[in-house]
Amino acid sequence: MSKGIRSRQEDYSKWYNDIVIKADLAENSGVRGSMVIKPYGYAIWEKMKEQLDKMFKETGHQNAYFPLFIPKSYFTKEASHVDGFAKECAVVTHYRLKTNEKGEIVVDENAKLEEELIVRPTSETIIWSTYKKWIHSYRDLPILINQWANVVRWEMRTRLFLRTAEFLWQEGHTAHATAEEAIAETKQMLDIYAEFAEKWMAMPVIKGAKSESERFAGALDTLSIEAMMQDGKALQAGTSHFLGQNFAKAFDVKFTSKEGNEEYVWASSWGVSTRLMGALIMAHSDDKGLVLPPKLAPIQVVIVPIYKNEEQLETLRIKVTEITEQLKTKDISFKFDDRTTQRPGFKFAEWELKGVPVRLAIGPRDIENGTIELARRDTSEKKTYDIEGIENIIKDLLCEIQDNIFKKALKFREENTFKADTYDEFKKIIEKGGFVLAHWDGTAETEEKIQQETKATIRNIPFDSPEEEGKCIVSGKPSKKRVLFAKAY
RNA sequence: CGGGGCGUAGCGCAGCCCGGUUAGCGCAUCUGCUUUGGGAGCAGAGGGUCGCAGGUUCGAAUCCUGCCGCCCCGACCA
Repeated sequence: MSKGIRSRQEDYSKWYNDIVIKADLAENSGVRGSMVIKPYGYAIWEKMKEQLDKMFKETGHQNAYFPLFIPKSYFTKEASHVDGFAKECAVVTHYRLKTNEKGEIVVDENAKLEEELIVRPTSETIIWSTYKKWIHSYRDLPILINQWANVVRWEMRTRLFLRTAEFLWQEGHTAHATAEEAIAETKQMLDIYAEFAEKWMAMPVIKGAKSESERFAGALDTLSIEAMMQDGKALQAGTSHFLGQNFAKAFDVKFTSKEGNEEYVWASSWGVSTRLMGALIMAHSDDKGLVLPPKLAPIQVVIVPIYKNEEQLETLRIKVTEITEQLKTKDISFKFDDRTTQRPGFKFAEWELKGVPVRLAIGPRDIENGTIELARRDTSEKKTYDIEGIENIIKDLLCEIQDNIFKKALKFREENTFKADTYDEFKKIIEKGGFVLAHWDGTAETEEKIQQETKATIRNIPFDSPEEEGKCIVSGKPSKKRVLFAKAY
């Protein structure tokens, strides 16, 4: 067991917290429920951002930026949207401070805003109020815009990365001439999220549609990707919504079609957030610390020199430079940890804690033999190789690690996914932890009852769930498809 | 919003019940020497409005009152 990290078995949520803190990803700030994302954590987020941004642009989207503040009147235009968010909004009511008689700085009551401003919990309303000005004809469509931003949701209970009052995310908001096109966009973006989760985060996900009661406030259909964490709970890793004409109607956004008819615009919105950081941590990490997939690791290879004196360190420096030159040619990111203030054992432990996929250790012994010791983070395996050609070995190994941690996560999910045909069976599995595929009668009442009694919710109705005749585990009414249940974050 | 807990050095805590030397301990920090192939050892040093405001008392980290903040459990969570 690593110093300072509690084990997963001992206390899963403390283990998670310890990793976030000790791996230097983020920490709590002086602001309730809001975190400071530290450089190493932010570097991982930047990697995610970079790749997602690329994928968005490859599918024709452009970035733009809309205001942080939303006038209350905009916010209240779409009824179900308000219902969904009203209870967790930060509201700006004044625009000035003053010094009172006691010399304290207080809000100036005379500086009350005519109309309160909502700090965006999501941007549909401000964006659709803008789209009204941009869209007049079918020639103006589609609009394919993404925004990288921060949003605020005043959550009751917060957890680093998983649920914070302020978080970073991207939100795509698209406008289309037809329902079919908007639906296709909604699906396309879910596919992009799934591809990102599986190929980059090495985290298998289940694509599906949310039940009606779990839909986004204002959406006709909400699609999600759901991932299994190591405690068997589900984490919603991304959502893509088909908004129909709800926002177009609320903001009166119409266009003239080719045929000359005036029609409301069709919409989609989709987003992933810094919550993905939480998912990444909980999907792969172990009791020694973080385990990062090579494709998202800010540092893919760390090199630790082992030496007795300055002279030896100098010799190592020269050799290491030769190696790093080779790594550069293969586009491998690295760090030469030549700190003289820490000893090798400390460095080994620290880089394991930080999840660096590959570690090289080189000392006088290796210089003599022309070798280097290589350790991989995912399996803890150590092997000595010839320095000559090490860059090729590492290049291949990084791919292998990426692949291995995905397979490991997939295997874990498969081993913890079950079918239940009776409610008793269902309860037992949920109690233990894991995903359950079960028949459901499609009613909100049954869903509610299951949640009340077991704390499990319908995560989604998986797209790849085969059609089969069955009976709802609670009501016994007929059902055509199994849906995915789990306790969730 | 209900239930519980906590606030003492950068971090983690003891001391409080039962008021009384100069408020301790571990980690971290700094200095020196020895070390360096899996989280170093020894010696020394620095660091405190005891959450805030009142009160009781000869005397308050300790007792009383009020306030503030944070954490955990529950309810809530597109």
